[in-house]
Amino acid sequence: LDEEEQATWRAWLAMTARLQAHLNQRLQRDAGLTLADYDVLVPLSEAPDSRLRMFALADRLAWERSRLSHQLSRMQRRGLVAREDCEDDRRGAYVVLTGAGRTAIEQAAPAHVEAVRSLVFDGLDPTQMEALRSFSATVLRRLDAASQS
Amino acid sequence: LDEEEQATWRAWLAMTARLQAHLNQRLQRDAGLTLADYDVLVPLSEAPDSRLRMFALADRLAWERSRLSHQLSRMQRRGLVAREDCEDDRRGAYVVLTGAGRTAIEQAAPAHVEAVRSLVFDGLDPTQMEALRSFSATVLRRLDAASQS
DNA sequence: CAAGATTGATAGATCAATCTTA
DNA sequence: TAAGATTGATCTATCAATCTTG
Repeated sequence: LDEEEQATWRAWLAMTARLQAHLNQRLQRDAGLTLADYDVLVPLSEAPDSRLRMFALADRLAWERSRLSHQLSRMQRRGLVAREDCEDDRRGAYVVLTGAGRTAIEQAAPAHVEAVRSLVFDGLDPTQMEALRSFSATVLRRLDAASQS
Repeated sequence: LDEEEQATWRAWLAMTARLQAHLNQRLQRDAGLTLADYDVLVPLSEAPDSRLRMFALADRLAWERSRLSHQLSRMQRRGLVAREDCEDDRRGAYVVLTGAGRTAIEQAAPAHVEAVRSLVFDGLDPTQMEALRSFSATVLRRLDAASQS
């Protein structure tokens, strides 16, 4: 890495770490949710019947199964989600958003989205946004390629 | 967030999570180091006399003191760093890179840097790199502003 | 009291091993 | 045997409380 690449890389690392920490603290303070909670709640709130199969949720989050299972156990204890047996495939399980879970995500979302907008997207022109998106897509493609080999 | 912003944001989140996981696993497999170990070792290896004050290292990493303290305890157990009392300020402490620590970072760095280059920087044209850098800088500035208020 | 640093408790992430059903 | 999911062990991160010196 040349000097410019190194500076870019370090700035990017510092930014991502601080941005995640900031959003996480805000969310926790305002709504009692962590970013991980939020990540789980969003797909559930958008899913038909507020429920998803474990593997579908894990795939969508790109999480390992065991991570999701532990996370759901904690969220279940707090009443945000519930587990239900799957009738079609008796190995399987559904995760279901509870009423409390829906309330939590609906109350947390506006402030969180506003924070993301003001920190990240405000004043980002179309060119920069396209650069950001294509950059993310490119790196994701390369990660997929690297995982296969 | 409109649809395009949401897609950009989700792609970015997925990319950062997977990139960090990938780099971490690679580093761990190839060199027995975590990304956190690496982050700590780099500034130490660049510091005069291979030593830094705790607070200086914490500031540079943008880590909380307690996180750094715990991390160093683990690295100290593995022989990668040592602690030394500070004579000027008797509250203070130095962290010093050991010989084993220097060996570890020097052996780990080339493959890690190459992974970053091939996943992130390869095929990034000057315009995109400048966009990435200015984007990181802007968000960092806003985070600073948000922390103050 | 403030600054530098550490500690202990708790929550979260990762890995390997396990259990059940297809 | 493989797929869906859970568990337990271990490592890491975060928060509040503490200790010591300026």
